Amino acid sequence: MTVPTTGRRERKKAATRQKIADTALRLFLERGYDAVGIRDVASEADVAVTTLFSHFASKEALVFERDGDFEQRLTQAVIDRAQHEPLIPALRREIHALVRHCTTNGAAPIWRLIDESPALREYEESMRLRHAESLATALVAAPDLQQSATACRTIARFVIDAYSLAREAVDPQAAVDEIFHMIEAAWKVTCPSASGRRGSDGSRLRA
Amino acid sequence: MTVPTTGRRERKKAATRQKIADTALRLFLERGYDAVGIRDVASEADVAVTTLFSHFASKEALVFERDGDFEQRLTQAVIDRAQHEPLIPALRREIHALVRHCTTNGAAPIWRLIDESPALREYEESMRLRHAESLATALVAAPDLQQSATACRTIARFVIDAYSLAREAVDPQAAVDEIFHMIEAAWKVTCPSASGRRGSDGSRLRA
DNA sequence: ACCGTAACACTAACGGTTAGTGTTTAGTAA
DNA sequence: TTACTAAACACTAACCGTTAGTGTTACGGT
Repeated sequence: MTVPTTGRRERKKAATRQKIADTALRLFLERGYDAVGIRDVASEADVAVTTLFSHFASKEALVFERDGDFEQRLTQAVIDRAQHEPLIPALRREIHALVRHCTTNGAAPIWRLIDESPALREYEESMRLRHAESLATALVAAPDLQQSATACRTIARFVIDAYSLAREAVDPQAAVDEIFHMIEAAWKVTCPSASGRRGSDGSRLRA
Repeated sequence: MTVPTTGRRERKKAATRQKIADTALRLFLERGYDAVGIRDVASEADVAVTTLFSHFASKEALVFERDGDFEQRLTQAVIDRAQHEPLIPALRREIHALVRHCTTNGAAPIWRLIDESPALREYEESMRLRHAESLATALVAAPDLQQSATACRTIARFVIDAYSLAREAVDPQAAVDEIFHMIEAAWKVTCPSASGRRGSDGSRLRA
């Protein structure tokens, strides 16, 4: 970790990764997800199959190349808050932005791709759960929040649900507001000016 | 559909299905999910691989043989309510029962199996989403509820989240109560004695 | 007794994924 | 420079879940 992002090697590696991802997305959009095999992607990107799998854990991961950003943005929205800035509005703002980003015209073909492939749908669901868990961790760790671990995990799930439900709704932005109205209410009843952190359980999250 | 469950054929089919499921579960518990192949299960149950797949859609489905019950019980809890019996307590009762059922000592090895296999975890997540969708449909259809479709879908998700989170918690029963306290609050803000069904979107659920 | 159909069987393959084994390339230190 | 190390990459061959294609039986309704 002496020099973060220099080095020809790292640049080449990133370039290879990007070339694979771009090629994959292009082929998927051209011919459909199921009609394109891993071997097709590999040969079109001019890499070996094993190389492809050293960059991406699965075929589905090729489509969700930038999912780390999503996770990052949510946890940062919690961490970067000004001290005692209310949590829920901050999260709502972030979800609004993310939903807007996904419902942009340019992103539509990709989401059509996802919606039409059960494998991709399942993968995305699983991703969301990971995001909820890392958001939960951020909430539990936030020094200004006094809620129980269960309450934090619950709110984390609810927030991710809001994203997922809003994306499917006819009017995504309005849906975000409607759902966050509910989330706000759920959050408020967990901190009725009580003394310390209450709760029904310890701090275990899945490993 | 003259006679529902008579007929030797149907009995034989059910017996075959059960034999496959039992054999599979036994082998999985003995040797671990990943260490047992479909071909192992099939030959041990003395059926062809194709027969196995005509009874179960996937390897994971062998483990969640009775998942239809779960879905059924939740939607029934909504439908079978006495007229104007409050929704949330009815759902809480049902989730309490389901969580208790899952955290019984006898069920522990099966859940260990699931927790240790990523494939099974993913499958269960996907199942839960299906359950949430069918619960949402039941809520939208309930004649005594005046909430928007978005609110119904949201509550359905939250209820399923409650189940999932409680199962992971140290004290599952207490977690159910804590989470339902939040759900109750979220539900209440959707019906502040308003006139008709409000909402931000139509009634589309995924096909 | 007869026919339609649903359950079951078998072979062979397809497609994602991985193990095993090398070969090249780039950063590093003598 | 030279030599060393490690990482990226390549190739073959397989494993395993799953499905298509094709029959074969046996039950149930008529």
